Amino acid sequence: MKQSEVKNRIIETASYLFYKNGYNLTGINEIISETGIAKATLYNHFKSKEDICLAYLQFKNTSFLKDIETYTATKQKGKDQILAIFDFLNLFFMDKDFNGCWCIKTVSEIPRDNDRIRTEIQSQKNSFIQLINTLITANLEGLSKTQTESLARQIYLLYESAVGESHLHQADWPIKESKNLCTIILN
Amino acid sequence: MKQSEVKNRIIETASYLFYKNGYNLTGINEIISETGIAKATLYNHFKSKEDICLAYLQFKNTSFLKDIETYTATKQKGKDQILAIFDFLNLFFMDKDFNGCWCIKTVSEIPRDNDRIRTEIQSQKNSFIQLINTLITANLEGLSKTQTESLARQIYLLYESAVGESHLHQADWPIKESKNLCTIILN
DNA sequence: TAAAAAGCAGACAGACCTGTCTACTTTTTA
DNA sequence: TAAAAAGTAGACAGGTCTGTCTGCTTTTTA
Repeated sequence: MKQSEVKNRIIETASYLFYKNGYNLTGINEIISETGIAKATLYNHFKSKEDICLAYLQFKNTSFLKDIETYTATKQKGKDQILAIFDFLNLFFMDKDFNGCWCIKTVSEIPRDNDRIRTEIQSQKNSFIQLINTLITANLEGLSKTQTESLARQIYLLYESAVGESHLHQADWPIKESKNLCTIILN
Repeated sequence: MKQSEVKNRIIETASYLFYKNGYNLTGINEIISETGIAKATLYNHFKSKEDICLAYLQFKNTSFLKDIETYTATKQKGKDQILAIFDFLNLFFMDKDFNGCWCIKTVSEIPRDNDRIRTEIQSQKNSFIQLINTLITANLEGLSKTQTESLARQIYLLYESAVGESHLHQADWPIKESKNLCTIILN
């Protein structure tokens, strides 16, 4: 097996476990036994558990941005393409492995002063706001830069609560209500 | 010291530590040394750490519901009284001890199958939705029961993302944008 | 084909954790 | 005022955790 393949398998396994059971409740021993590698091998690829955490966050975010961009691109241009992010979320919600937002989960588990992880998470959220911004620019006309930015943030807020609350209540009404609200502000 | 006073001091200390540093990262030893009591005393009042967690959640929620009800009651009747929940949140946000939503934090830390804590948290959120529902009924006329319930859920979603995102970004724009959005749907 | 790199299993150090227990002292209550 | 209740300090059991290290084997590379 190529070296990079081992590393990828570690990231995939760790991501699955971190997301499912939480960062602090997932041990290094569980990661190695699930990946089927030796402990020394893991520490050959990652300096510490925190480094694996960062790789996990990046892995999740990269997949997410790619998938949501692909999904929205399949929709008709216009408001539908913006609203599609809630349909995307609905698919995500129905997945058996859905467990809410990995950023919120992780930020709740790390000490307050862990700037490395906190910075990564903030930057991921800013990328997502940027993605929404781009969606708006491509699909709505006649908005100023300031208006677009404000709208992007509002849609972002709706999306985030839809993720968190659908998970907490284990129901899809937060996604529906968020999408409804989004429809209103797009008019 | 009265027995109930000791119990209250345990709850207050544990709440402070759980909220600040997280549930899993706060040990029983830290709670007892901070409270200034013996370990046997703590276990005389609580069967387990999980029981302290439930008391913490209830303590936070009781204070929150009382405080937000008191705060909104000081505002003029009408839409302002509903929008006041975002002003209340802004005060909460500016507090040096602000650390986001205790429910989301806790739910992120416990195992998936802990129904005792999960149920408590869902019930707290439902109480809050009910509070918003009551606020709407008292301050807006001409809405059907269904319309009121839908509006309450939407305002709830806005409030929740305002809490979570102001904490994550360590900025107040999520509170401002959520309030703006709330103003729109109240018209 | 030989050296270097990467893998393996698992022991170990050192630190944490929760919850129990002992032995003793202070406070409350009847 | 005596019994009961509640407090004290802290040892201990039995488990967890991360990260290091040893000794050996397999794979890759030059």
